[in-house]
Amino acid sequence: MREVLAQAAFQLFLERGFERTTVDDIVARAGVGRRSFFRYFPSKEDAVFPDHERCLAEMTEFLAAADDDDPVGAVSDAARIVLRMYAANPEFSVQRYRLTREVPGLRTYELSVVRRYEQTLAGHLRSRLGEGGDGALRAEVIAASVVAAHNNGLRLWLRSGGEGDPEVAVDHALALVREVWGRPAASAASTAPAAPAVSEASAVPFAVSGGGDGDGEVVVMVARKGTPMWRVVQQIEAAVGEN
Amino acid sequence: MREVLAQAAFQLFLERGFERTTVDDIVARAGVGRRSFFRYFPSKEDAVFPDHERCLAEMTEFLAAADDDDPVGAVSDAARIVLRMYAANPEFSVQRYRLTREVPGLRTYELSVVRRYEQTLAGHLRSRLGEGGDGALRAEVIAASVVAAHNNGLRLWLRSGGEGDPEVAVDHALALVREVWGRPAASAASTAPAAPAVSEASAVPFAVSGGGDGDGEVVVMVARKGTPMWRVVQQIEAAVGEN
DNA sequence: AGAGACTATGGCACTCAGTACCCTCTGTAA
DNA sequence: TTACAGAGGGTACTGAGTGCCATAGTCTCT
Repeated sequence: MREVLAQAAFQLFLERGFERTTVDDIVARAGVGRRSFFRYFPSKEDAVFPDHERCLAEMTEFLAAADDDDPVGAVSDAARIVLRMYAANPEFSVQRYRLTREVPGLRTYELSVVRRYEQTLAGHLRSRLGEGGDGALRAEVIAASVVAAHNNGLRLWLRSGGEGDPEVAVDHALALVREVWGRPAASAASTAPAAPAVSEASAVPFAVSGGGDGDGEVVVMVARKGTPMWRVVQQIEAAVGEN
Repeated sequence: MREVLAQAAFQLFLERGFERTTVDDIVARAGVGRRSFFRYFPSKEDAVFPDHERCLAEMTEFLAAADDDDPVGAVSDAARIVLRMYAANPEFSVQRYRLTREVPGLRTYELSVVRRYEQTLAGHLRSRLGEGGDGALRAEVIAASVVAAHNNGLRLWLRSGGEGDPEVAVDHALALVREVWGRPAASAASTAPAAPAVSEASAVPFAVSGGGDGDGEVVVMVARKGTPMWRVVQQIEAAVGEN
């Protein structure tokens, strides 16, 4: 039943477009009652991505069983699970890609799906990199990098019409990420310079209000380089500010 | 009018929750017609993020005027524009953050906004890194990293209740990204944290660094009267600041 | 001043997604 | 047979978003 609905929906979306297809159209073609549609798909958009829920579960399961000593490799492999789901049905994936490109609502929905993958990856990385210090930060940045790399390779393949093997492009993209992030299993101590520490010496900045005739439009601010920021702001506010 | 509607909407969202507030409730409180709401906000969700459109325009403008020889620095600075928009209204930002956390619809909407920022950054990087080879891939991964780092720092600040200066956390997060990606004018060799690239000029308010060779002593800042303070500070920092 | 144009706003009616509630049908157990 | 459970169907409702038109204020040109 779920399958019947998904297929009827997808056919109609390709024929008339997503927005000009109503749920009534879908259930009419599928020959079922309107209420049944919402029993199987919480929203119209869900019918376009009927397999992501299962894929997400698969990814979670994979990561739970993953080895501990190469978290970046693990999340890269986890991303490949998604890729393989797309590669399993090239023509469907390509058609869906084209559909999704054209319909803002579907793009947004897809974003929320991608976000869930990303959070799953980030959660795994966080647990392996440690919460403290920059662990959470690194986890999120690496997860975002992996997802971006994966999506770049995937889109390349989708735009090409689904010809050939998408794994090569994605492997290449993921290799770039791995090259950059290495294997940060133990090297969580590489610290960045502590504080930006804006400025040092000061010379008095001075501000000149532009036109003298009431509706001056321009403020010219002149200051030495290295002037403390608060000092600059103070001067600017005095000149620009009434608001 | 837009302001009135946004305020009425936000009040009601805080009082009754987003989903239990209808557009009719909003326009009733604002004392305007229902049709007017949709003239100013294409959807109910937009009323929660009334300033992102303008901020996105600022970012685009900033990047268009950005220097060419430090694209990673440029997109990092561009991300700080968003941060300053949040920092300009701490209590509003924190309340909105809490609201957004609780409402799936708003989370999804926010994702689509973040995605537009990310694509703006990626577009800039792509144009500077070159389309060919891995240019596009690098652009997207770096953009995703910058966004993730920015969001990590921002969320830290939001979760803390908006106390203190969010810039420190975000600067730290962005420093991590910069440390990893360096100045990818060339290959992927992991360079040391890049030198602090002083940016020069930009559009609406524009700052001009005095010296030709890096040790210029004077900065001239010109801005229209009424320019938002955070924008001014951002320009000054770009010209005067360390980091 | 007055005609015409343009803009901002309000009001009405409509489509359609999504939900609540209740119905029927069918198969199974007692 | 009744009792029950679970899958599906039907109806009516809420509420977001859109299209169309009417009205009021403003600006311009004559």
